[in-house]
Amino acid sequence: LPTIHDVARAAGVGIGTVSRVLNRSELVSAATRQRVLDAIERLGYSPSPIARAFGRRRTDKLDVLIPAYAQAFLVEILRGIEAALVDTDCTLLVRAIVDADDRDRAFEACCVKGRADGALLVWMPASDSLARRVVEEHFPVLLLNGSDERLWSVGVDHDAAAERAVTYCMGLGHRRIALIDRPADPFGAPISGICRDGYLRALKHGDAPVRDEYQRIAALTPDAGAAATRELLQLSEPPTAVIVASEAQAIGALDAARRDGRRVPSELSVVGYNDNDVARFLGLTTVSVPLRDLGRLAAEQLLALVTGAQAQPQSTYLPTQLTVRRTCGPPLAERA
Amino acid sequence: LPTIHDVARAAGVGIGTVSRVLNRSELVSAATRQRVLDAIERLGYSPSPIARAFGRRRTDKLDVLIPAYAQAFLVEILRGIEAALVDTDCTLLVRAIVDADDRDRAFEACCVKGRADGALLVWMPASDSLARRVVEEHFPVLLLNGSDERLWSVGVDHDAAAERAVTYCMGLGHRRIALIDRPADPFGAPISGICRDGYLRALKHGDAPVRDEYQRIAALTPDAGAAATRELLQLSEPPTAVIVASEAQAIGALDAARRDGRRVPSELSVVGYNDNDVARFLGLTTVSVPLRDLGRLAAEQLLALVTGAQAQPQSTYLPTQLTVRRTCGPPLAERA
DNA sequence: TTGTAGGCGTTATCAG
DNA sequence: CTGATAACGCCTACAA
Repeated sequence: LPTIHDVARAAGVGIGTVSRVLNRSELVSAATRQRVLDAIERLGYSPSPIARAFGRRRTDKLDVLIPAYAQAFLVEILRGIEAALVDTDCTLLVRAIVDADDRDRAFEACCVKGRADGALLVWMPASDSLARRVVEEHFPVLLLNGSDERLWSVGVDHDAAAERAVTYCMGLGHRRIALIDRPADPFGAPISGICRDGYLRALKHGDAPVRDEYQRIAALTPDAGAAATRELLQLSEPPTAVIVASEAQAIGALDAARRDGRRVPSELSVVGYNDNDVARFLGLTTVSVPLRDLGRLAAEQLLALVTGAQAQPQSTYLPTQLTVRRTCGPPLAERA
Repeated sequence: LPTIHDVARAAGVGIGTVSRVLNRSELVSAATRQRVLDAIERLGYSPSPIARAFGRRRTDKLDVLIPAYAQAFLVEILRGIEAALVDTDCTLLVRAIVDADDRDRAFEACCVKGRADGALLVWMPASDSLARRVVEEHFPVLLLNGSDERLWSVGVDHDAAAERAVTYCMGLGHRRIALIDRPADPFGAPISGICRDGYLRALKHGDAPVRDEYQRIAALTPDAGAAATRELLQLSEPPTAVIVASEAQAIGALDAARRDGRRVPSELSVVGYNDNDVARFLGLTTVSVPLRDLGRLAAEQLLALVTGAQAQPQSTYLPTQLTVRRTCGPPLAERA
C-alpha cells in the first residue's frame, strides 16, 4: 500500500506538499498540485485514516448511543444524523443499548478520549457520573431528547405536545381523557413519564376532571398499550379519548378498543405519537415528532461542539405538530 | 492525559512491560504486573485507542452497511451483531444506506484499508466492482442475507421458507395461492423477488395452478402491500391465500382484506415474514427469520475472517420457522 | 511556495 | 522476564 512518501517521490515533491494537497491548503501552486494529484491517481493512494487520526489527534467519529427499541423511529433519527454528516468525513460509531448495565458500560467507554470526537445520547438520560465527567473533561456530549442542565440537548417539548393533543380532544367535546405515557427513562423504573405535566396542564386549563386512574405508564409495545387500554375501558367511567405516547402502544390501543367492541373514534378517540408509515396507513391521528430533523440538528450541534469552542450548555426544542387523521372524533354521548 | 510513558515511570518499569500488561501477555511477573496495574489505577490511565490502532495496524472496528428501511428488523440484526461483539473491544461503524448512490459511495469507502477491519453488508447485494476489489485486496467482507459466489455470506433460504409457507397453505386446502414478494435488490429495480422460486416449486409440487397474476413484487410498506392485495382480490379468480414477504406489507394486506370485506383467515389467509411484536400482536402467521442469530453469526464469521486466514468463501444458511398464529385457515369454499 | 525534521502513543523486536 | 529502540504514516511547525 502506497504511503504519502511514495506519492511525494513519484511527484518529485516533499511529503509536506502532498499533505497540503490532501488537506486542500491554498499554499500550493496549481502546477504542483496537479502533479501530486496525478501521482495519487497513478498510485491509487489514499491516506490511512488511522495515521491521519493519530497525527491530527482527532478521530472524525461520533459515538451514537441509542436504545435498542426494535422500532422504526430509531432509524429515522439515524437518517437525520447521517444527513448532517453528508459531505463531512465524519462517521458514526453506533451502539444500540439494551439495558441499564449496557448503558452504563457504554457511558464509561464513550468519553474515553480518542475513541470518538463526541457522543450523542439518543432518547436516554445521562447518568450523573457521566454528566460530571463530561463537564470536567470538556468532552462534547449532546442529548437528543433528554435534558440535563449541565449538558447540551436537542429535543421536543413532550409536555407541549401532550397539552395540544388534550386540548384538541377537549375541542372535540371530550372531557374524560386518559394518558398512556412512556417511561422517561427507558432503562429505569417506569416511575415518571414524558408528557404527564402537559396532559395535566391542559386538563386543568379546560376544567376537565383529573383522575389518577386515567394516567398510565406503559412499555413501548403493542401488548403493553393494549393492556393499559383494556384497563382504562374497564373503569366504571371509562375515558372517551386517550393520548398514547408511542406508535407501538397506539396500535395496541386501537386493537384493544376494537376487541372490546368500541368503535374508533366514535366510542374511543386515540391520539398516537411519532409518525411512521404504519401510523399513516392506519389513519392514526398523531403528534408528529420531527425525528429526522431532530437527528440532523443534534448532529449539527454536536459537530459544532467538537470543532468550535464550548459555550454554555444550551437546550433547543423543535416544534411538534398534530396530524389529524381518522382516530379522533366527537364523543358519541356526553354522560357527564 | 497520562501516556504509557507516565505509567512506566510511575511504576519504575519500561514501557514494554506496561504494554505487555495491557495486552495480557504472560511474560510478566506477578509482582511487576501488580505494580503496573497500581500505577495505571493511580494515574487514571487508559491507552489511546488511536495510537493503539496505529501501532497495531488494526482498528477494531467493523463497517456495517445497512439499508435505511425504517423498520424494526434492522435493529434486531444490529442487536445480534452486537451480541457477538460483547467482550470484544470491537465497535461498529454503522452506515444506513438510503439509495443506490449512497450505497455505491459507501462501497467505495468501506474497504479502504484503515477505516475498519472488515465490512458487513446487510440485506443488499454487493456491486460487481466491490466484489472484485474485495477479492483482489483480500479485504474481509461478509454478506448478511445476500449471496455472491466470490464472497462470504450468511443468510436464510428464502425459497425454502416460501416453499414451506405455500405447502402449509396447501395443507390447509388452499389451491389459489398468491405471492407478494419483496425486491431482491432494495436499491435496484423491482425486477426479481427473493422467494419466487420456492413459491413456484411448492405450487408445482402440489399440482396447484401457477399464474403470473398471482405473483407480485411490492415495496416494503403497508401501502404497497395493501395495493398489491387489492389487485389480487379484484381478480376474477382471487387467491384464497397470500404469502407476503415482509411484516410491513402484511399489515397492509390484512387491512386491504378487511376493507374489502374479506374475513381473515376464512376468506383470505395471510402468511407474513419476519416476526416482530406487531406481528405477534396481530396474530399474524409468519415465517420467522432468526434475525438476531443472523446478526450474531455474521459478526462471528466476519471476526474470524478478520483475525484468521481467508479460506474459500462460504455460504451459511440458517433455518427459518413457520410460526402458526391466527391469519391462516382452511379456505371457506372450494370452487375449483 | 516548498522541503525537512520532529512528534504523536502505541506495538513489536531484539538484546540482555 | 525486562528494557531500549525502531517502526507506524501522517500532520505541523519552521526553515529555506
